[in-house]
Amino acid sequence: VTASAWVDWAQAQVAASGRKRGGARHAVLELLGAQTCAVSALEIEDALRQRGRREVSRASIYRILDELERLRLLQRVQTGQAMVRYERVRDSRDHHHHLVCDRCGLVMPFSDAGLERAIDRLSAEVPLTVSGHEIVLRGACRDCRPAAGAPTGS
Amino acid sequence: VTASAWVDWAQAQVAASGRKRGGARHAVLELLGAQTCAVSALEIEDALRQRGRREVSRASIYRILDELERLRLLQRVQTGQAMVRYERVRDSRDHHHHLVCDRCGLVMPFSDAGLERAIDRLSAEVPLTVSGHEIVLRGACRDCRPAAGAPTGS
DNA sequence: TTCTATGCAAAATCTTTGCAATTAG
DNA sequence: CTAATTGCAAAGATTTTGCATAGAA
Repeated sequence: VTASAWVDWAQAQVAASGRKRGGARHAVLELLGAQTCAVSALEIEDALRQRGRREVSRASIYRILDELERLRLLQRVQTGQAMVRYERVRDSRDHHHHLVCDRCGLVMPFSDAGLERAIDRLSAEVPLTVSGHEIVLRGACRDCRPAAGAPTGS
Repeated sequence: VTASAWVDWAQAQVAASGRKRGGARHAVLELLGAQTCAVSALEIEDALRQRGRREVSRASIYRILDELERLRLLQRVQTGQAMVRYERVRDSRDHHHHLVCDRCGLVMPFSDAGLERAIDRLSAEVPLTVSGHEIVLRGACRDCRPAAGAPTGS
């Protein structure tokens, strides 16, 4: 429900910025609107391909993501996985960060009010006019956890 | 002082893992030990070249960084700048995170006990066996700040 | 000697750009 | 018609790998 609302809003923002409607962008927006967490350009390409839709060229995907980021419709998410992920900009109620499994690459969202408070307090103290923040907790997800036994105990 | 201690420790760890001593790795370790914050592979390459030392090949730098990360001597730092940065693993007293200027790319360290407490508390609650975390505050540094006037006030 | 470390160059990955053809307004 | 949009292919940037040589134990 929120997803399609976001897509509509995004379409409106794009139109308002003086752009025309295009099939590739539409497909990308639809896909992004349906995501629950951050995705990369290549994941988008794969997803669109699997949906059997008309092909959307990789270059277009990158251009569109860049454009949507500049329009503040998307935000970049660095998960430490050698490629950029994007997700739609959320309002403060949906603000969240990410858990990343180092083994399987799974990315999950999480949020915590206490953490945000600490960040806000801190933002006023650092020698930087803070415009945003990003937090990633890394570790082993439930499926990957059993793999204990790090060869450390010598 | 702490820097060279780290280099010694790292050399010992490398040796303990059954590796031989090599000039390239030694040069990279020395360089890393002297850094106050995270650096990228290409920055290391440049720095070594400028030091007039014998050339260290780019491939070796990547291999060495990867090896040192697996040995937990280095940790990856994602600053959202399209390349990976590394810095030496520090003890808890030196644990810190990063401020990144979106304009000039400056990276600065910062730390905050309250933030760490929030992270620790949280780590116990998420569906992930947390092994580490990363926090980046983005914004404009002092030199880049004057560029106010965001076109928001409509 | 034997196995590791390194350099060089080619390959792989992710991303960006140039250009011509297509399409929306 | 005019300008934005898209696809394709080539170019860029960063990182990885294959292989032969040099070096440590």
